[in-house]
Amino acid sequence: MTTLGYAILGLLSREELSGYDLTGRMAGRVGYFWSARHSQIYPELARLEEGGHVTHIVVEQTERPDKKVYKITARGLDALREWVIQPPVPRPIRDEFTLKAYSVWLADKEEAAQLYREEGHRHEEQLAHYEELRAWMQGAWRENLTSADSPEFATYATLRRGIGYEREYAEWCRWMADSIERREPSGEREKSQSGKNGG
Amino acid sequence: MTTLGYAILGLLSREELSGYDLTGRMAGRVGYFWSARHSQIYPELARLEEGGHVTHIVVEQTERPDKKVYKITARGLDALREWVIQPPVPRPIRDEFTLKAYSVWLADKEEAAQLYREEGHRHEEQLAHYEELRAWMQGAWRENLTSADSPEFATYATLRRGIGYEREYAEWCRWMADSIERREPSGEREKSQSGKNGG
DNA sequence: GATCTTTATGTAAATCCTGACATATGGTAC
DNA sequence: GTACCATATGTCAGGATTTACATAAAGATC
Repeated sequence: MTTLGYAILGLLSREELSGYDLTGRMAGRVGYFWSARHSQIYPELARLEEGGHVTHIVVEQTERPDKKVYKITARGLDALREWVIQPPVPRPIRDEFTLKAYSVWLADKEEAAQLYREEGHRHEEQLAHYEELRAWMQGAWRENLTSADSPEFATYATLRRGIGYEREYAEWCRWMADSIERREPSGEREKSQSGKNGG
Repeated sequence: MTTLGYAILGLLSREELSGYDLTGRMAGRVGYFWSARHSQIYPELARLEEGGHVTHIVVEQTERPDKKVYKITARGLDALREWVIQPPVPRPIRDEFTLKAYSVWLADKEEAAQLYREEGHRHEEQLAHYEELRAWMQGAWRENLTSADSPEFATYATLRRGIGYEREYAEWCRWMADSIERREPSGEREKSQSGKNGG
């Protein structure tokens, strides 16, 4: 079973969805840390069905094409539950932008500083979007957010990760731009950068 | 030209290396945010040479097999310089562990809490390793670290990113474990989590 | 003498993923 | 009526990446 398979099962464990619906979800929600195009999703659904992890029914629609609505099976839910608590297989992080930083010494300083300012802004925008979602979730799901066995908690958890990721990235971009421009790096939460775990 | 090609050029812009040397470097240094196996590196070197971005000479060795030492060309350096200041093509982040969090509500709480504690420890260990490197760099490269046109600065920059990434990840894992165990989340730098950019 | 490790360079099969191609329904805009 | 858009489901070619296969020199260990 592939990671994409589990990503799909993760969505189907919450609601019944068509391949088209799944394609939409894979560009949002889960999609913050996993994504796939429909060209990958449809074949994967066929494989999942072959393996008995999902089933589908055809739903006829007026005013739009018929669709196949997929449902997770008991077997699929078992597989998902098992996968969730397996320690991750170590996979390398791939980040082309950070890789570029490794060769930034070759670049024109003005152009480089601008590049990091712009990338920083992109991460700040993403962060702002996540923060809005967080505010909405805290309003709408107040009770559920503290119970770790609710899907709402799980959704909130991945969002938390997204927020931390984007904030850290934006901060680093600011530090890069400031350093390249030979300014005192801004923000100066540099205390937490000194010494392992702040010690 | 592929990202791997630029990763290799980034290393060759600093020193002449064999395919074997590059394989080692791709598991460290740059490798924190990009990596490749030798089976990918050797064919890529051939492609880079075909494109005139690198050249090689055969160095005969006693006591070990001969090797091909690669050198970046002016053309290769130009290509690298151009790539470095190009805004990144948006690529999705893939993180299987965070994806698991999306389905954590299905898991046994004790098992889940332990999973996040352990993963947190792994990131803390990586962080400690990075902090050691940082301390060493600050001692050995004191002068160079402030000049953005030195390779030392660029190395330090990617390390900074690694430190921020691991610290944030470790913190999130702690928060996850605490939340699953229904404790008051530890660390409580939660102030910075409230409101966009702390506002 | 056999096996293991490090250095050193390659190839091949399989999988993962993207981007393009392909088709069909029905509504809206021009 | 023509073009475009959202819905809906698929296939296919190619590139990126991993795992395994393959070879070879020389030293260390048993």
